Amino acid sequence: MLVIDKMSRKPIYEQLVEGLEREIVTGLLGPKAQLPSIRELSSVLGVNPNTVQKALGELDRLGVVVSAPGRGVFVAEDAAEKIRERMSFRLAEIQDLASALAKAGISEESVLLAVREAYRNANS
Amino acid sequence: MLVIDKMSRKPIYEQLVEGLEREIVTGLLGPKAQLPSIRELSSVLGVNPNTVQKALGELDRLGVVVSAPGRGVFVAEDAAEKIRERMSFRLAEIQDLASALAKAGISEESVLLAVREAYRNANS
DNA sequence: CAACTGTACTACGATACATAGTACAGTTGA
DNA sequence: TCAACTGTACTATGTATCGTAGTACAGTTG
Repeated sequence: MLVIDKMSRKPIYEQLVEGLEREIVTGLLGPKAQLPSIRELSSVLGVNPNTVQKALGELDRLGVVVSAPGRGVFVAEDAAEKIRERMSFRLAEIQDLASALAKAGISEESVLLAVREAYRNANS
Repeated sequence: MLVIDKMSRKPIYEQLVEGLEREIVTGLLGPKAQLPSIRELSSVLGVNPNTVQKALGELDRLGVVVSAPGRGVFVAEDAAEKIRERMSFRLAEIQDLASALAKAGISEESVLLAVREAYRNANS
């Protein structure tokens, strides 16, 4: 489940965004599903409501989620596609990292191996 | 050459550390080579001397560089090895990213392709 | 109408980052 | 010897981000 690491360098609201995206993309939260309320997410995760609000606001801005004031927050029908589209830019991050490793003399094989292992473990 | 992007999310001193490491690992700065002085690096790169000092202090702490007060800063003899050792942990970063892409439904092939391309372009 | 929903504020504290300026001690070469 | 360089160590200031706390308000629902 969604776990928040308050000690991480990554801001909590970013962890929330990525965590919720992961739950959506894995089908744990289907299209049109209602998310727990901001106040509930806040208390369950031990995070300030404002921080949750910021994360949900971001997801709303991205079209991953639809806010209905007074009713709740719901997963957008095309949420998974929206997320997938945006994921592509992470390929560039991987490429940058791989480039750095290449210039540092790390073998291409070890990097390819790492990627394959990540995909092997992705179904667990 | 070493370029600093002041608009980047990555702190300037980190960019300096990585940039200098890259110059060392590519042989542009050989073992025992003297680095430009802090004040010169500062003026050339348009960065505050304290920021350069912080980056060089980090490299010194890592054993990549040796400071000689009054004389200058020099590339450690085993700098390249030190850097390579430390690079391994970046494999974990790649693995994390790949894992996220895997769960988002991005094909393994596209990730492997990105890595291969990075290595193909590494010699340019 | 009570109890929920999202939303929008202000305020405060902590931290990281960068810059500015000053000072001091060691080294070097003229 | 001394001027000009070197790294180092401070203090101070400003800015931005992040997280938390608290309050308020309007829409929705049973």
